[in-house]
Amino acid sequence: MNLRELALQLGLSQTTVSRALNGYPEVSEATRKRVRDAADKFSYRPNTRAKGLATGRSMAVGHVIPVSDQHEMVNPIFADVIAGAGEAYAEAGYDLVLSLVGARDEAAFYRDLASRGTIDGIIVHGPRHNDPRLPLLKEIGLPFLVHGRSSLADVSYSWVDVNNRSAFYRAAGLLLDLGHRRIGLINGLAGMDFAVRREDGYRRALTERGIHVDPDLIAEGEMTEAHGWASAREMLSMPDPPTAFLVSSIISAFGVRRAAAEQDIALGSELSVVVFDDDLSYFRSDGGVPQFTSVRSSVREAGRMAAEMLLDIIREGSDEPRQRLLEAELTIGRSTGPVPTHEGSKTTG
Amino acid sequence: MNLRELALQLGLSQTTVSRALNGYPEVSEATRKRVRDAADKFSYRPNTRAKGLATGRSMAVGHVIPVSDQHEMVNPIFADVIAGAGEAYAEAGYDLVLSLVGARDEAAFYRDLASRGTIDGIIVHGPRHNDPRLPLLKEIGLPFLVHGRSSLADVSYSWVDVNNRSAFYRAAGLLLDLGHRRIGLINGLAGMDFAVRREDGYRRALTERGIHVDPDLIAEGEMTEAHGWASAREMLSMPDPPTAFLVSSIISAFGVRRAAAEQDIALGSELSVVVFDDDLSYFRSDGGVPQFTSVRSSVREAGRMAAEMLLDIIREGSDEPRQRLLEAELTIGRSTGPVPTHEGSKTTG
DNA sequence: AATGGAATTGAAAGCGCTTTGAATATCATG
DNA sequence: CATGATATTCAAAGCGCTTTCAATTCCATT
Repeated sequence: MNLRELALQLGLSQTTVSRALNGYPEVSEATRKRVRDAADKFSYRPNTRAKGLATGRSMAVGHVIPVSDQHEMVNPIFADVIAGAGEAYAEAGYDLVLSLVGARDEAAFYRDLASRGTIDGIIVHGPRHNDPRLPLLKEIGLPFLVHGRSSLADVSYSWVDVNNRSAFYRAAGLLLDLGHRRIGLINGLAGMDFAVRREDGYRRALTERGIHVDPDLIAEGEMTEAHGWASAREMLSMPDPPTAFLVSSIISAFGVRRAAAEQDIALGSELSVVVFDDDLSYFRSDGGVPQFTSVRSSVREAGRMAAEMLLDIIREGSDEPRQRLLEAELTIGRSTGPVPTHEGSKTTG
Repeated sequence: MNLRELALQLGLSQTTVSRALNGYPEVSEATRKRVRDAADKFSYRPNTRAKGLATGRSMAVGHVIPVSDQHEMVNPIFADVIAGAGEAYAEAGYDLVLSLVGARDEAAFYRDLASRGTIDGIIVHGPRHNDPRLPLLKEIGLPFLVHGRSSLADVSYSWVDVNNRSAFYRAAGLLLDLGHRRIGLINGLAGMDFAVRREDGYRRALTERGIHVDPDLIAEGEMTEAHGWASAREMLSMPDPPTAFLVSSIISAFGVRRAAAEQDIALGSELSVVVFDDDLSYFRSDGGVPQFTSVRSSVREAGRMAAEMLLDIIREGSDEPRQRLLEAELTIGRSTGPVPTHEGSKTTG
């Protein structure tokens, strides 16, 4: 059933039927009702493509997930970000077009997407420190919004981000207050903007208290369980091991917990851990004192905001950038405690 | 730059240009080259919507992720499934339209998707035991393929699935061979088809060896870390606790590991664990003897297969169903061992 | 009854592409 | 040199919608 057939059924012109369904004012309430009822009865849905062709809008938003050519990994946080964004799209009647693209051919891909007119706007995921995608998108002229930020990129653009620097500054501060002086940082992939900012916050907190930043206590990598495990294991076997860790992801934190368990080191007393918690649904602690002390910010909420802001931008057509900085919430869990005294220290093995 | 303008530039008709670019044979090689070069030069990309309107195909595939109304959770395995599928689409020039839909209004949603013509086919995720979506989609007439299966659904349909029953049958068999008699099953959400099949396999293995299936040793729920932890904790505090667990997800297995650690129970010796490992990229053990003994099957590979099969179905237009059953790989890791003898048992707390 | 404005409705063009059916150019052949 | 086959090219219709501009209807006024 298409518009022509429906109009025929009703003995009306396509014009009137179209107007009635799209809520134009110049159609009488009587006919509008008649049209709506008929549309319901025949369960008529306007063809997306035809509508898009006529209006010039596609009513779709693109999400581009960068896939690092080396590891080909997909970070599970994207699932939650997209779930949040999806809610916004569903409410607004937009579709979500998802693409996973290797960094190699990203530029061409964005140009394609824009000139084929598949989408009306785009959400950029996983921005790197000085991300070439932003000037590119600016040049292409496609409305976009970044989940995260890209320092050094000297273009103005819209973004939603959590205050990573302050989150790690505060988290480090907490550990310092507890007396920790050797604090390991198990961070995300070098070059990712969030990782750079987190390290910044960590460094600032230490430096402000006159503590030397030991490069051996900083690990970077894809935030897998194995990465957390390997990094913690290595640092814990140093002659002067850290008494605390700052971990960029709850998934890596599981690995840290495993490393600690293997060496019979008790979390919370012998070793403190603060994690950055994206509040992923599958890793939420339900009720009670949480497992891990954390700086938490729901990535799903961020996804929702990002989508809503992008839709605003698309609708208003204005190009003045919008930005939203979220503050993470510092929650004390069971994984932190005062630095262990020397007599309390134990032999490993 | 659109087709008309390009044709104008070339002094050719739209017809010829269109044919040249789409590889029709009735265009001379000389003009084809001329057209291709010009298209390159002006970086012309045909408008998706116009093309779709003209051809009747949208060159897009839908993925519908069911969001349970109660928990609003998004399983991280979807990220990997979709990554796999995404590869296939990228190669074939298809777009991927992602929707997250609450079970409540799913029927309406599918009908919409079909009649609006947004997509040419659909991948069904997370099928339940007797999933109403399958007959519905059959009725609608939209090509679809299920990742997983739905027993009892008395329609024939295409699917890609891992042999869950055999995987758990074998996993349970392994534990039984090791002398375990009290084996806990920490399964996925009741009603999900995979969970039903896994329980089947577990039951069959036990029953065949004349072992009573204790309903108290079966836990079901969303496969979170917390679920694994809570279920293991509860079972381990039973008067006659299990000496081994079969766990439906590596994420829940982390929770099991936590519960064991809390009670100072050593994995592999005092407690055995076999997990179903979807080979998620963020939870892969890299090299060496894996953490967990597992039955493993890459969900990403499955996603890729699902996409490829659906594209075949769409292209061929035949409606005879295709099916692909994958066998999981049983890999011995460090989490399993012979059942502990009684003298070796320890006091808890 | 004639008039003009407001309220409704409709015909037709256009969005950018594919594809049918017709037209033209090219060429080997008798 | 005409002829028919073959290789190329093109004009125009059509995909299903929106939207401009024009037409019609309806009323309150004069």
